[in-house]
Amino acid sequence: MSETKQQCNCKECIIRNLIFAHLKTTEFENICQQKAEKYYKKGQIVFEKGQPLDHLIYLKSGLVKYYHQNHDGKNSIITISVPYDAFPLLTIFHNNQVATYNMSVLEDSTLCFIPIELIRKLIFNNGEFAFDFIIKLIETSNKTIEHFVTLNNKNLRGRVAYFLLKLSDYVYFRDVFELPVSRKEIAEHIGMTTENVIRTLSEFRKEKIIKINGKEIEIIEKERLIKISQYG
Amino acid sequence: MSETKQQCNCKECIIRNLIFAHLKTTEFENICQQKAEKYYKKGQIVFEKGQPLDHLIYLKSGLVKYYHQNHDGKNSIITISVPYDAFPLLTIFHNNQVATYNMSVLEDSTLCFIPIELIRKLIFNNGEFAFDFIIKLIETSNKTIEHFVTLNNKNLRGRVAYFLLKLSDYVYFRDVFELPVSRKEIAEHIGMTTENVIRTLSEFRKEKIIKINGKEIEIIEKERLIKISQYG
DNA sequence: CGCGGCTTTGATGTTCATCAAGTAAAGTGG
DNA sequence: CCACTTTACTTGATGAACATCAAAGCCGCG
Repeated sequence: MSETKQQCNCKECIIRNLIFAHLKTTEFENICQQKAEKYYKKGQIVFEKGQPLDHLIYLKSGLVKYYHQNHDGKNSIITISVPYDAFPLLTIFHNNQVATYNMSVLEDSTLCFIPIELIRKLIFNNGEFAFDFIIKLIETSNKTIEHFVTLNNKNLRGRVAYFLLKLSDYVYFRDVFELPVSRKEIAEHIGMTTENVIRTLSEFRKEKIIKINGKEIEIIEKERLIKISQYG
Repeated sequence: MSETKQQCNCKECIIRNLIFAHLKTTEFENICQQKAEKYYKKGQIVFEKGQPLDHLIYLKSGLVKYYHQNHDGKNSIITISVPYDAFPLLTIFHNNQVATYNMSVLEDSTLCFIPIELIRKLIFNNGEFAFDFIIKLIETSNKTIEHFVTLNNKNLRGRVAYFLLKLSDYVYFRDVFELPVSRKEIAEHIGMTTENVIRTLSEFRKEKIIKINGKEIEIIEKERLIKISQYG
């Protein structure tokens, strides 16, 4: 399944700039010793609703999704999360440390597991850390909430355009990229059916706004895509 | 407009159990001296997008809404917030302390204003406070996110049923209550048009699931409403 | 090789937004 | 306090947007 390696190369790890910027050296080394790094293959589930969650699990490399599973089996993808994203902060200390949704891996990924007991102690003992933590929490919450508000005000074309732009601008930082998710998962993330995701992508292709080659997307007319995203 | 009174009757205030449970007496008195209590009339705007936000503003009595304003003038109500609700925590320390959405008052309300500088100091100096703060933040975020995920999976009847049940179970704690919002605002909160909110309410009335008398709603067949909410 | 899941397109039907028009209620100024 | 204006509410008719259903090709995997 997933390989565990205890290793302490955290000094260069970017996460340090994320929420661990203000740790004392001893505190940081402590985190580093107690953390576990695990490698997950595409498609693997990290945790599921109902499961105890006693680690802060953040993404070091790869891509993951957090999703709700509905009673009829349909999924809703809450967010697609890139390395060093703060979303994991929202998953801990919640609901008596039992997961309320699922997390799985979209691309082969390396995850870091930090016992939340350590995080709790840091919050109690290091005010600067606590403050950084709070700032990140507030920002990631507001970003997620805004995602939903934004979607609610868009038609199907607007939603697909918005999604493509998000991948281009915040995940891959280029106009040509491989879709990390299936058409079905796109649908689950932006609230439409798989068929209509496909149809809309085909429309964009016919209108020469994008090129499609299987999972590969090339954005040709970014301006038009932006307009579609804004209007819709 | 709004009347300001500096008063220090906080010792009995329920807010103490919310996030201020673990303050030392001196800390609490400090908060109490520096807070301002303001009275707002129904319809008044507390802050708007773009405005500096240097206070934690929580609701002592009444009812408020937080809402986004779209480019075409349409609103989206993010949440309707009851006294001592933790949602205000999400509004501070964010976006360089500039509001990213609006807040206004649905019923005559008393709001408490605490300088966020005080909150910041507490987070730095009192680990227990910081921890309580974080717990509340995480819970309120997840609750808000779940609201949107839930809505996405419901049809119009399901949404209206869900909204009525929420008012009944979490705001008024009874089956007869006055709607605190217009039909238009209901629409803005659960993502549909005003006409269809009215139509759906009328349907429920004809089906004898609820009684309607202007703003007054009586839930007659709660079981059916729950089923509609779950299915839809 | 064959099965199942993913993708694609077309045809069909339902749900919902929009438009229109009228009534009721609430605020406004003389 | 009353005429006036505006805003909220209501219902019906229409059309557009979208989901659903169906069928077929594609691809990866055991």
